[in-house]
Amino acid sequence: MKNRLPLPTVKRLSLYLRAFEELDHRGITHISSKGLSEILEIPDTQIRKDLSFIGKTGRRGKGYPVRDLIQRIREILGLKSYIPVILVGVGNLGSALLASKLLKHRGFRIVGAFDVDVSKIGKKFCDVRIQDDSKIPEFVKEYGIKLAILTTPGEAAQHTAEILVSAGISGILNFTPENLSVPPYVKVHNVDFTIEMEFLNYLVNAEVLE
Amino acid sequence: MKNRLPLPTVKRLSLYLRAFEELDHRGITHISSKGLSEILEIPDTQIRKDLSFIGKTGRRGKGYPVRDLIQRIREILGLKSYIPVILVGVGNLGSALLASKLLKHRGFRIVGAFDVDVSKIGKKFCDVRIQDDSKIPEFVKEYGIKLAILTTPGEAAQHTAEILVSAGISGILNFTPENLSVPPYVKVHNVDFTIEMEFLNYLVNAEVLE
DNA sequence: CCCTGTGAACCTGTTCACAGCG
DNA sequence: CGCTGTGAACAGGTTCACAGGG
Repeated sequence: MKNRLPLPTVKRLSLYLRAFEELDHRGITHISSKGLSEILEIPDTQIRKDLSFIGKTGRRGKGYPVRDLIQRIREILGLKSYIPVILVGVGNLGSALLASKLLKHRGFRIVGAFDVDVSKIGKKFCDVRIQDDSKIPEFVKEYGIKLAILTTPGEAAQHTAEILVSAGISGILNFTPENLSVPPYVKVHNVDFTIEMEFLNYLVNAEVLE
Repeated sequence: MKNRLPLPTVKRLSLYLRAFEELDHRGITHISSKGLSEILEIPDTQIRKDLSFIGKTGRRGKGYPVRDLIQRIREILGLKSYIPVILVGVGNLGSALLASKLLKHRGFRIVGAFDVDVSKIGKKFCDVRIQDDSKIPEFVKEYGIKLAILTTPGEAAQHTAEILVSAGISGILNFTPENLSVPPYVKVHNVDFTIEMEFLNYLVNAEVLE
């Protein structure tokens, strides 16, 4: 796969996927780019361009076949019915993610949870037993885990990331405010709601004084 | 303010702010774009361009004055020592955000929490009393709240958003997977970790089969 | 005629090259 | 000479205009 998709397109494919699943659920078999545009508030021309990247899938005069595209997008995004993931740092946010059905609904299963707090270790939370960080390498290897969710406090983030890297993890979803240093073959994707909040605050203020 | 900043620049300013605060904390008064570049792994030329947007602030041969820039960026982003915010939907994620010190550390104070679950109403969580959704308009007006964090289940999102809009909220940080329909003068910023997870998954897979 | 697919034009943001101040 | 500041070149994505199939 030489021709990478534009990264914004990748994110939109996730949105399309969700919308298609919802439509399929409602028994709708085809939808036009115009129709989808109204649901998602994304320009129809953008939708057509995005979908054209993943192959000629639509039928002129009729729209896009919902079922087919669900399959196609899941394939492109590498989504399977079962993608094992571990979570490190079972604090407030970590617990919330463990309890969330949203990830599970997409095929991501948090199969292991890790923490350094001895008072948590051994307990079960949402059917997942909390283990000590030192168990990470063994667990990752045994279950062939590629992805990790990092929800430790910021101070522990870099150190924990290094454990993950040496355990063989290939992707880290980083919820800490730290800038992780990892080798280039490991992908880090940062999710930082403080920054999103500041961004929203800017949008609201910028609007006023324009 | 006619000339809006590039939005990616706005997000990076948040990162710079954090780094500057950390540097200030460590007693460092000046830093070059090169130095900051190494900390944040953002190209130095990008940093200079971004900082040039907010006014000529650096000193040639010396670097950027840390203290001054903290002030300047906070001003640009509209950050004050106290920005009141409400949170609607005190589930797992809502509770985690209420408990988090990250937002507070940036000046955002969750001063009100709302839910429709009668078993939660009246209880206090992290010093914030949980009230019924019907109290939102009054509360928002009384305290002049502009920003809301939306952490309800998806099904309730649109309806709740409408309550927020009619209460006079100007910005919504939307943690639900729903695409909210709001009037154009209300800003919605979506935070969706399922999409971020799918995005990471794509990055990891795309890397392999390149 | 409705709707997709796509090259071309456009736009926004990033990177480069280098001028110029301390 | 170190480091900022910035116009100019470039790259990546989006939007447009329209060709063409059902």
